[in-house]
Amino acid sequence: MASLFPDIKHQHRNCIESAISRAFRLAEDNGKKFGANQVRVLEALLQDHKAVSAYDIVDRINDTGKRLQAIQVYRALDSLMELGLVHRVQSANAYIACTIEDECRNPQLLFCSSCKRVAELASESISTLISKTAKQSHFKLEQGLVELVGLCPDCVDA
Amino acid sequence: MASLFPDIKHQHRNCIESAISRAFRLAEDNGKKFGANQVRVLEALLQDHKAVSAYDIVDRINDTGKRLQAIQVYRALDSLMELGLVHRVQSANAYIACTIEDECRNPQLLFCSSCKRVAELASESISTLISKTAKQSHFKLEQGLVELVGLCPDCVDA
DNA sequence: TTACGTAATGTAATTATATTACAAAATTGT
DNA sequence: ACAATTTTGTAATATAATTACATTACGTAA
Repeated sequence: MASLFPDIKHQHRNCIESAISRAFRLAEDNGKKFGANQVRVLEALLQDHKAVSAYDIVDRINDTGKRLQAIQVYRALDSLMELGLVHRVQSANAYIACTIEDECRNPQLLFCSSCKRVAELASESISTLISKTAKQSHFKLEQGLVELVGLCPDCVDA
Repeated sequence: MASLFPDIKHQHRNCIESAISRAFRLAEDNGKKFGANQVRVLEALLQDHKAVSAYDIVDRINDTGKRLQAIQVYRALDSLMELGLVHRVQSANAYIACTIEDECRNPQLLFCSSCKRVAELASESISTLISKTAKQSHFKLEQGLVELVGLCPDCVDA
């Protein structure tokens, strides 16, 4: 099985472009507005595949063009997360641009504690097991949070 | 299946006593010190089965007796987590006293977003599936974080 | 078109969560 | 008793997220 983590030398420009155009499509489909702030935040996240804190996003944005405040970034993150275009990495208080093509609401994240990169999984077997567990416990599941924290293949080898 | 969530009217004093005595035993077994601050933090957490923020712990402690600062509470939480006596609820930036009798390092948490209570699970099938997934991805797993966020049976009914 | 209601954006300030840095006291090994 | 190490105490700061309210943009009905 190929690594879920993006090749270090992949054509990253393509990621960015396809993610942005996908974002516009998705927002349109959902009748949501996709304003300048959302675009800037998403672009900032797409600069790499690492988990980025909200304030790092603020910094990235404020390095270029019109400055934004934290609250504006948080608002954009919220709407992007609603669309499933961004995920929160709970174990790092950070955020990541989604890399999965289709509707993505509750992925499993593999977070490398060394290089901070994040890979996404949408494992049927995991989400099924989670749902089943919730049902058994008479628990009304709203979100099934699954994060694997550890070392990605590149960092293990190194 | 009975609810994993503690009965609202259970004999809570018993929980506290058994958890504290278990804590002393465990610390002794591991050759770790179990000082006054650890005891006070654990007692503060044991006042109920809810997820409690670090600063709420600070407040609970400072309502009675010698005052502690945030950093002291965080230090105590760290050592308690090392012993497996306390777990962090990532999705709530909060902490919970462990309710499982034996060694407990990586439980699955059921967190009720309404009443803030937390139930613990130690599901073999989940942890096995997580490990398998990590292995398949050539990912060196350090921690498998699983949190089910939603409504507990009591809050669903209400 | 204008006037009105609603939603999105902007600005300032504050609250919540967690850590760094260093001093003082307690503990351990010799 | 003494030095080395660990734990605890105190102050300050860093990081993360939200509240409150003003302003602007946007749809829509008169």
